[in-house]
Amino acid sequence: MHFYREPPEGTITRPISSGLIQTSVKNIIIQLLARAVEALQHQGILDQSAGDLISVERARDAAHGDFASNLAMKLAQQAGINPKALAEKILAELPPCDVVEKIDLAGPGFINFHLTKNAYLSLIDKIRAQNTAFGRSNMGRGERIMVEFVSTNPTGPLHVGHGRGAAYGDALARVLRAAGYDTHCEYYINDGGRQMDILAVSVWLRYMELCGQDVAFPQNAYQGDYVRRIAAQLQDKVGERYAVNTARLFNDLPADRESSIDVLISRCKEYLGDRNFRVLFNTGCDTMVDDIRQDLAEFGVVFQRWFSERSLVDNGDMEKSISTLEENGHIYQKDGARWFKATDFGDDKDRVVMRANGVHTYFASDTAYHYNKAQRGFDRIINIFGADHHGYIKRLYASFAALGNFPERLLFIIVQFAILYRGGEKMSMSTRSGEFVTLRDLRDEVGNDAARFFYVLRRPDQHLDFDLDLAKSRSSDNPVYYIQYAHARICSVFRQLEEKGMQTLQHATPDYALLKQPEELDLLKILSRFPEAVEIAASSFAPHQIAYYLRDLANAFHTYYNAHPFLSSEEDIRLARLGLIESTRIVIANGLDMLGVNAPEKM
RNA sequence: GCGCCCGUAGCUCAGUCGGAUAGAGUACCUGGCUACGAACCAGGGGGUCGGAGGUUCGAAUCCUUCCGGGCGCGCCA
Repeated sequence: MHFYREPPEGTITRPISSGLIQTSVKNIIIQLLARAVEALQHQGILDQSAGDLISVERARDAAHGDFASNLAMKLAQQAGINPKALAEKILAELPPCDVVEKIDLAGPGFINFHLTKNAYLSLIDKIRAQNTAFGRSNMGRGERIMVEFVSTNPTGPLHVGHGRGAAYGDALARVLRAAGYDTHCEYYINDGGRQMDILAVSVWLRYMELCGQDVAFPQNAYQGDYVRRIAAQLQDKVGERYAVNTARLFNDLPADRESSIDVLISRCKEYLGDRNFRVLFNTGCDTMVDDIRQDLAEFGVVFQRWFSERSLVDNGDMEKSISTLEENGHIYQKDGARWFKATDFGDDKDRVVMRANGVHTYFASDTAYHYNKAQRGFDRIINIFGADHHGYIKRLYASFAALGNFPERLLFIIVQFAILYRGGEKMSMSTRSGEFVTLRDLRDEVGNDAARFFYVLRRPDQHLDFDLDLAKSRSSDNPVYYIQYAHARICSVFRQLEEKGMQTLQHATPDYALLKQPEELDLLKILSRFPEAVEIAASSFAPHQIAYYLRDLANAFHTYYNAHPFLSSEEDIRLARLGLIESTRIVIANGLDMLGVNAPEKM
């Protein structure tokens, strides 16, 4: 995946590094190899850089053990000996470890680690003891990360395209939190621009219709029904005081539609005056922001802060950011406008910050917003943009750097569009035309859990085909039910256990050594991968890794369930198996929680 | 035209730092409910990883180029 990390030449990139994971067996192996490398460094066989090249991965084939390292192949050149011979030297220096059963060499120089059975068995009580904390780590070491996402301008309700950014951003934040990052989520409200004025005028015109006036509602004003509802609210609030003679209002409008609506905006402001226009504007804006906020909350997406674009003017950040650029010599005057010299910072062209009419641009607001973000001291600032905004990345890096910030603090993740299909037909998604399926409609049709899971099942930079008919009419095909079903099944087993009056796990000390079935060992191996899955998901900003992990886990559980009885087995074995499936349940619940999906006890 | 993203099984998609024989779901075929939930399980066929070069012990992964799809290139937001 590409993250649009484009710092200027000469700066050092600092990717999120894998920290120590207490719960990861993988990390223990890494430490073993590090000890061996140190020993060989003392012998003069390896040089200083060798330690940085240590890597361990899960063996894909069970015959290759549990973990494999290609270290010898990587270091063969610097050591001046062939990989196999170096692997033997490394092997000789590996300290003993109670989780490693045996280590062997294979192929061109792989070092394969086979874990003891006990390394897996001991995992069960560890998971049960850590419970909701299992899978969490201190990888992020409390690094402060701001994640800004959704941030649509509040001119209408969220549609299914926005839903993807919401589900992805929230899942990412949850995964980062689980990995030990101090994560702050923010929604930037574009409440300052022309689009918002168009919404205000749209509301005003609908309002006058309600007041009995003749209105030729423009085709390029906001068409959605929600505009009528806001107009009704306005009527409740102010009566008919804002209504004017519409014959004069529509007189002599320019032929061009966009110019025409601009004229309507200025006439609206003129007729109502600043004060009343503000009331009208705020009625539209506040209603939409409240609607979006509630919609997202119902979707399980909660922001720590809703940041108003207009507040940047009030708090002085707009002025300060531009004047800082000016003091640093990055602003010049041309054709009556003020330009930022973005080309000095890698952008394709210079950008206007202040138009000839004295109004600042959207880009100026965004620059001020990032000035504000930088002031707040986040270690990392992540912006999740829709694919249609990727053109802004270069210029934002440019102004961010021009303000004296390290560009490496800033990161952009582009979420590709969700393309909605109904009846095999691609559906339009234009807010202005009012022809779109809202996120709320989608949630009502397929449910929050299915919608969220579907959204995060793909890499963000992959296009998403969202087939509404499939999601709606055959919802059991959605893989989220496969995972939730595993969770519900386990809960059901424990309900049955109590109904039959059998001994519960609470005061038992199961003998896990009784777990000898291949399905049991397979399940344990997958459980042991969870902390790694979280680490990978966090470091590569890829919550979908959790979703795919959970599918594997659920599959291993369902296989086990079909192969062996739990409740009808002898008590010793029953207790051991119950411990195993209880730890499975915990991991499923923890994983689903990172995706913002419920783990139901019944379904 | 320029810039960014994507291209892997019929379809929808995974594939970790370049690693050993490229994997899932779905569709299709076969088998499994008097045991704890069949929203489940087991097995089978299905591939020129878009094409062509290159880098090296090793490439779906990195580089170059071409082809195809998406998006963006405003004193709009």
